[in-house]
Amino acid sequence: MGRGKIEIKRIENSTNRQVTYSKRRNGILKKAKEITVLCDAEVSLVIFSSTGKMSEYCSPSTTLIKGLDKYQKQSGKKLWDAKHEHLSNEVDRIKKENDSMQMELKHMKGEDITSLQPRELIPIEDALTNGLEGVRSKQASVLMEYLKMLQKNERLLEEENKNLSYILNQQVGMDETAREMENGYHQKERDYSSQNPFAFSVQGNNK
Amino acid sequence: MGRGKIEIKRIENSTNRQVTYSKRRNGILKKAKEITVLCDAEVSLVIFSSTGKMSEYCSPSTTLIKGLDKYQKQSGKKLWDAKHEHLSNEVDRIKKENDSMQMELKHMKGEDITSLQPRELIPIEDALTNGLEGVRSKQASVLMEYLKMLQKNERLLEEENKNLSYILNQQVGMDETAREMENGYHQKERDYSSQNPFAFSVQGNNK
DNA sequence: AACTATTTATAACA
DNA sequence: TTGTTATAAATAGTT
Repeated sequence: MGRGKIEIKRIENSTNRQVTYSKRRNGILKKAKEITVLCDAEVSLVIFSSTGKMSEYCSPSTTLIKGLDKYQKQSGKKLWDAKHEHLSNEVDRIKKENDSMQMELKHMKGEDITSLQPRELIPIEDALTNGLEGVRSKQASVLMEYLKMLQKNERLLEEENKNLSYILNQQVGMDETAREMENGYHQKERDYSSQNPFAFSVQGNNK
Repeated sequence: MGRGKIEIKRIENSTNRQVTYSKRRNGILKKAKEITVLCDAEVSLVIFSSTGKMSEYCSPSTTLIKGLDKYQKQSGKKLWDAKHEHLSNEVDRIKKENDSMQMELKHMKGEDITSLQPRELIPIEDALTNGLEGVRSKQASVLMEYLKMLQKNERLLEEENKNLSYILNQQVGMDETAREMENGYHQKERDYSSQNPFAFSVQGNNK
C-alpha cells in the first residue's frame, strides 16, 4: 500500500527502515486501539524497534499484568517464577476455601439446599440447632444478668429509701417532707430503660 | 476501509462484532509479522476476543519473557514486582473476606458469641431460625416422597400378591403351593432399606 | 468463506 | 522528521 508494492523482507536502507518502522508502528497501535473498541477485545502489545526504542499498548479495560496472567493460564506457559507460582497457588487455595465456606453459609441460611441429599441435611440441622441453642443460652444469660441488676438496683433503692425516710423523720413539719419528696428523691431516680439490654427487641424482632 | 465508513465504537451486533474481530485480528497479526521482518523489530502481542479466545504473536528472535524483561528494564515499570504486589494484595483481600466469613460461620455455630452485643445476636438468631426452617421443610418434603414411594410399593406388592394367588389357585396340590411360596415369592420381595432416604439417621444423629 | 466498493495505510517522494 | 499523494492493502457490507 503505497506508491509501489514492496516485498516483505528486511529493509536494508537504515533510514528507510526507521521511517517505515515509525509509520507502521503507529498503524499497528491504531489498529490495536480500534479492535479494542470495536470488538470489545483485550490487547497487550509491546514493540521494540531495531534501535531498542519501545512502544506499548494495553487495552484500558485491563492491565498488562492481568492480560499476561490470562495469557499464562490459557497458554500454560509459565511467565512467572516459583515465588509467584507459590502466591498464585495460595490465591487459588484460599479462593477454594472461600467458595466452600460461602456454600456452607448458604446452606446454613437455607439457600441452595434443594440439591442436597437427605443425609447431608442432618449435620446442617445439627449445626443450626447447636447455633440456635448457643445464641439463646447467651441471650438467657444476658437476661439473667439483667435480672440480677434489677434486683441489686432494687436493694439499693430500698436502702436509699430507708435512709431518706430516716432523714425525713428528723425534719419538722409534714409540708417540708412533701417538698423533699418532690425534688430530691426524683433527682436520684434510676433510669432503667437506658441500661436495658433488651431495648433493641422493640426494633429488632419486628419482621 | 470497506463498503462504508464505520465509527470507532463498540459494534453492538454480536455476529458482526465477531466477524470484524476475526478479520481485524488477522490484520493486526499480519502487520505485526510484517514490521518484524521489514524493520527488524521485536513484537510481543496478546489479544483476547470478547468471548475469551486468545491469539498471540511473538517475533521469532525473542520470547514473550525476554520481551517483557526488556520492557521492564526500559519502562522502569516493574512487572515482576508489580505482579507480586498484585498477587499479595489479592491474597490479603481474599483472606479478609475469608476471616469475616469464618467469623460469621462461627457465630452461626454458636462459637465466639460471648463477645457479641445482645442486639448483634438477633440477626444471627433470625438467620438460624430461617435456616433451620428451610432444612426441616426440605426434610419434610423428602419424608413425603418416601411415604409416597412406600404407598406405591405397597400397591404394587398387593397387586403382585393377587396375581400370585391367582396362579397358585390354578396349580394342583397344596404342597406345590407351599413350595411356590417359599421360592418364587421371596425372589420378588422389595428391599425397603436400600431405598430408605433416612438410612443415614441411624449413624447421623448419634452424638 | 468469497466478493467488491470503499476506506485506510503507507511507499515513495518532496 | 513531517506532509503529500499515488497506490497497495485492509476491510464493511453483501452474497
